[in-house]
Amino acid sequence: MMKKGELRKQELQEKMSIHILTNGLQSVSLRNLAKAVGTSDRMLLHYYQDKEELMTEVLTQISDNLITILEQARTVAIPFNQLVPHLYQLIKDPVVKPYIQLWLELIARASKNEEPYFSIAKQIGDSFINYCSELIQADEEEKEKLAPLTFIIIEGIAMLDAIDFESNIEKALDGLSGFQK
Amino acid sequence: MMKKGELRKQELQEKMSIHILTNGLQSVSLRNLAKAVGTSDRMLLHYYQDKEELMTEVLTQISDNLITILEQARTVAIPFNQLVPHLYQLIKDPVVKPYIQLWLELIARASKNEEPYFSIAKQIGDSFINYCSELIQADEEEKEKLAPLTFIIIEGIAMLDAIDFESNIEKALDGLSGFQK
DNA sequence: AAGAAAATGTAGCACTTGCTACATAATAAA
DNA sequence: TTTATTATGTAGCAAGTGCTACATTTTCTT
Repeated sequence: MMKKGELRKQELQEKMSIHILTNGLQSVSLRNLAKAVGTSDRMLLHYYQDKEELMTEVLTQISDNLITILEQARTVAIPFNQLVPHLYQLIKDPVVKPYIQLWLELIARASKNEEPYFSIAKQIGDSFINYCSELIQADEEEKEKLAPLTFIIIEGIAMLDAIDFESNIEKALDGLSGFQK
Repeated sequence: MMKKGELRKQELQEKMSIHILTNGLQSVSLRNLAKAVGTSDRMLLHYYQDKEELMTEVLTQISDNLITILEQARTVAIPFNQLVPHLYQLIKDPVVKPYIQLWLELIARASKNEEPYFSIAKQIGDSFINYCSELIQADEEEKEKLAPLTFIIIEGIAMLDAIDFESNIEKALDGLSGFQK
């Protein structure tokens, strides 16, 4: 059973997840977070050893939440051709979009091997490739190739979306549908 | 002809470009930049009205430099199938890679509509799609679709590369080559 | 050479950052 | 009920941030 302090920590962490999901990583400071969730920086450092530990736990929780959301939005396996547009719809969903935006920030930091972001990003990447793999209708050997390809395309789309290149995304999807196995 | 001050500014800007390309956006502060290029924050604010103006000019220059590099590395037009691996090689080039890393940081900020990053990112995006278009061997109608698709895939690859997912990149490229028009 | 304009130095302000020291109040264990 | 543990408050530090005020030197123009 959970001690009272543990429970409070959980509650704060939940709220911090929401705040980070809404406001991104850049504006994250102990004081900011504390104010947003109704406590003090002092207390945050009571629950977590330091900022890095805090971010690790919160980001891990956020990533768990995303996985849950994705699992709930799951369909039956569909061929690659249809999967990409389907996932594109998914990442445009207002519930999912904040996660994608955060993902972009995570990648930017991960690309400089900054911890804990690098490790967490790798973990999320693995999860997403698995997720793609489960959704692709193909034999194992093809899945092995198409899952990473799907991941890449969705990532790329997310980036174009970040700079309001929707029309280009549409064109690309159009171009993609012209391909066949 | 250029005044002496203009010349000095140009010189500093050149050095700042290199510094930002090497160290990224996150550690950019006036004092940091100044120290790196051998001047004072005071002087930077003499040459530029404020930090935003400075960043706009420096990032624009960096983007111009990238375009120059890309133009120099240009080949004859090749079909989409070959273009993607070719561009993958290109972004792995040690000369180009820092630009890609910076690009990821730019996107992260652009995705929150943060200026001047958003505008500059859009501009670079346009340039790159044009660049792809010039390199694709296809008729105009197809180029219109394949250039954005190429852009998306290269972006996606850049992201996977940021989290050391090379093996997945290889698999994806393998998967891509199985497709035909 | 005299005056105007540009370049540079030195200090500082008001703010934010992660984190700590030192305290007291509330709760749990004995 | 005493005692040990946990929770929370208040203050502050040392470092960093963009930017400004005020001064002086250097350079260019006439």
